[in-house]
Amino acid sequence: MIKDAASAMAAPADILDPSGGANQVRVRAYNERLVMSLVRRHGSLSKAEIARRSGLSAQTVTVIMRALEAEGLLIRGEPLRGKVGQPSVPMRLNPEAVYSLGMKIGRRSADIVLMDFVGGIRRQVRCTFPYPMPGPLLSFVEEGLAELQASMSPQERARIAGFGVAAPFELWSWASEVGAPQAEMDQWRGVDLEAEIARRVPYPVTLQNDATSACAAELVFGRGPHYPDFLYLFIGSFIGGGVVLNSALFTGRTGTAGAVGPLPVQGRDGETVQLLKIASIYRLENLLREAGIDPMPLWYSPDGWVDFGAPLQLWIDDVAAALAQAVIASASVIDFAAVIIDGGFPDWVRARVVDATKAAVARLDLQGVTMPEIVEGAVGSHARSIGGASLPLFSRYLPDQNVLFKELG
Amino acid sequence: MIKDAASAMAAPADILDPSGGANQVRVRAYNERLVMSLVRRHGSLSKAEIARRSGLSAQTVTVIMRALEAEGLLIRGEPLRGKVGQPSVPMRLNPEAVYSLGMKIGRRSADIVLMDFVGGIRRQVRCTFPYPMPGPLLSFVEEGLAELQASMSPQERARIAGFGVAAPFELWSWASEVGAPQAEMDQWRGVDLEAEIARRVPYPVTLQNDATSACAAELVFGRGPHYPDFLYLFIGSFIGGGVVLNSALFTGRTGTAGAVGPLPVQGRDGETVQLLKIASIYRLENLLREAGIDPMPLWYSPDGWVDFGAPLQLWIDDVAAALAQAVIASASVIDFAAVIIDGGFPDWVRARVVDATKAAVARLDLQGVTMPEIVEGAVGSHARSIGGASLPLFSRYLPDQNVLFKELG
DNA sequence: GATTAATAATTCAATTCGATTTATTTATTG
DNA sequence: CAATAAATAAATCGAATTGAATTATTAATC
Repeated sequence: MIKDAASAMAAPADILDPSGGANQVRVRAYNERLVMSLVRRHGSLSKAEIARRSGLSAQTVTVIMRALEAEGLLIRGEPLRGKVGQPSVPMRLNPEAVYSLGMKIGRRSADIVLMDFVGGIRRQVRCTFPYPMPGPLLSFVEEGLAELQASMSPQERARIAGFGVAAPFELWSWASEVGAPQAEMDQWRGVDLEAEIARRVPYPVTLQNDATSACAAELVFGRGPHYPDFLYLFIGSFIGGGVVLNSALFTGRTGTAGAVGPLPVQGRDGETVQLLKIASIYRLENLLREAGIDPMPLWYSPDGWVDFGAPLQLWIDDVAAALAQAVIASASVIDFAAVIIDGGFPDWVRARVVDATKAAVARLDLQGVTMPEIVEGAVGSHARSIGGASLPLFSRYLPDQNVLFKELG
Repeated sequence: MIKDAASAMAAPADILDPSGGANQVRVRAYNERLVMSLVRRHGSLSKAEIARRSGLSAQTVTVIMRALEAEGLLIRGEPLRGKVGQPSVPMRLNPEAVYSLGMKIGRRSADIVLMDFVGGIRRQVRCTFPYPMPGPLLSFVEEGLAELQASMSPQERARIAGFGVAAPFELWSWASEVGAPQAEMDQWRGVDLEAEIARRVPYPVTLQNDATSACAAELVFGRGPHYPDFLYLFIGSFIGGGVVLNSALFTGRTGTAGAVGPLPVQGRDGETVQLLKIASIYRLENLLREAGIDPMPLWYSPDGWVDFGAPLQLWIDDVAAALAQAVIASASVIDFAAVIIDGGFPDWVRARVVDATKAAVARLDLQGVTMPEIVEGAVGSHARSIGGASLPLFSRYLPDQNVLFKELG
């Protein structure tokens, strides 16, 4: 005996057990979600097609889809004729089957949206503020929710799956950058936002980081289906992001996976700074102000942007150089198939940021790096509120491998 | 209707479907692996304990464990008395139930080890060379395997689960660093190493990156059970690594997850270089040579190292400064619970590298970073060959959530 | 010290439930 | 009409669960 690897085995006390066992009930729940996600991704699919794509037997798929149709989640389309054999019946999601509410809390505004089962935004309410405060925000939850509910029939209201909230980490930080009095922002410290909202909303409430939520939206409704894994970056007031692995959202142990803000990068002058100092709309605001340009159009709406000229180009170049370093760093840890970039700006800005980032990456040392594809997000500046609204879908309808395992503890 | 997220939905053609459906047979296979991994992690556990930890019913656990005992994989220990109720029967892995073979291919030597079911290294053969070449290496596979087999009874040989190979990516690269003629190294380009070994070995052959394999060893036999996720770094001839997420090895789409070698870091003079230029034993070799010290003891055996004084300290400081940057960068992408550092050096060097890395991290800007714990690996310099031998265990006995899903395509 | 209650581990038997297998029907092309 | 493909009904299979019973032990009480 030369060496015993088992002798390194630790004391039982602090060992962390993996997730729990599986059983049939959970298999069924998982397979139902899988079937729905296949229909969702392809728009519409026949039972036979689902059987082929899932590897499940045709009979199993028949039983599952019949149940989903009976629940009203799936609806049958016109039988497709013109091929050998019995005509196939394409099945698609019933857009009216499930509604969900999504809220985005930003540093200048908050939105609540009503989304249908296929990602259509049916209604939206918004409020703006110089900086977010707990009291007014919770009032907005009550009033906004009431307004959205008023537009729905009782039958429709009964089909609301939940209320998802997309908010930045530590809202009270960055007070100075937001231009808010620190004393006011400190009011946030005592607030359990999820609990306070849950007290005011008669649906299941889910709170998630805003950029992670946007990533979720991109996964379901955007470019997600094209890549098995990707890093998602959303440039808002500050930069944030999310991680998708094996076609599923990976939030990480503390929920901060993809929160690339603190990533160290080298700035224009070679100094090392955190990514969020460069890739943020606040920085653009400051650049505009220095150039004597009114920055307020930045905040009204992404569609209110105009081409601000040189300061905008400077900002894009700096952002791209920083993002390029973030791309390389993340690709050295996880071999992402793609990095998807989006933000609270118009599509034409996004296109320029992505192009500049591609160019900046090409200037770096790529030897040995498994380079991800760098692509624009397809969801756009509303990704955070759409992502918020998709959170209830994740917990109830979208495939999550944890559905298979028992929750422990 | 304000905006339709679903309109971003792509054409069906290039959509990537998630993994397939699940069924009972797979549930059983998964639960069996889960039970075994619980026993493995805790050394020995009673059926009731397993039921509690897995969330499975006592009866289910009874059935599964009875079957595993009948297969000879589990053996019952002495009933534990002294507590209220029927004495519990601790069950543990039968070390002789399964053997596996592991091979490590390095740039100066290759090892083949015979490992038992609990990670004990029963036997080891080694060959050394100035640089690795396909012909001699494959001869070593044949001769080494024959030697190891000769030490086993036919019954034991029948219980060999497989042959796992841990080899660096692109063995033919870095010829100049290895001090090998480029023409000779180019011989590797045409070689399908896995296939060539499979032709010479009568067991299932698995090929995996060497650092990823070492990570696997750390996951099963080292500090892995203490952390739900971690980044693993192994400093050998060059640096490599692996990623563990949700207590499972994550190799990534291309198998290069955790391959941090190309990560850009700032060196001593502020210049940006790839991590592998700094964190490598080759660099230490060069430093020793410059200082007029014979570097050959580096390569004979990790136990052959002596304290080389100033050049070693310089190397450790540089490595630590670079690793610290890699730690921050990776923590900004995934909120790892830990970064585990090991390498092809003695334990006392590992301790100094880890301590220096902790100190270097503390000198960086940590605002907003979810800092992982930085810890020493518990497996040590043999991690790669032990990891190689653990590869067959992963494919046959260790829990892998993919066991639940149908393979598609 | 003997008796009884409580507790815990284990297992048997019956039940449930979902996926698979097998066979059949339906619809269409060539 | 033969071949093909989709859809599904009925029967079967396999694994987990449920509920009850068994066994072995400690703790409390007489």
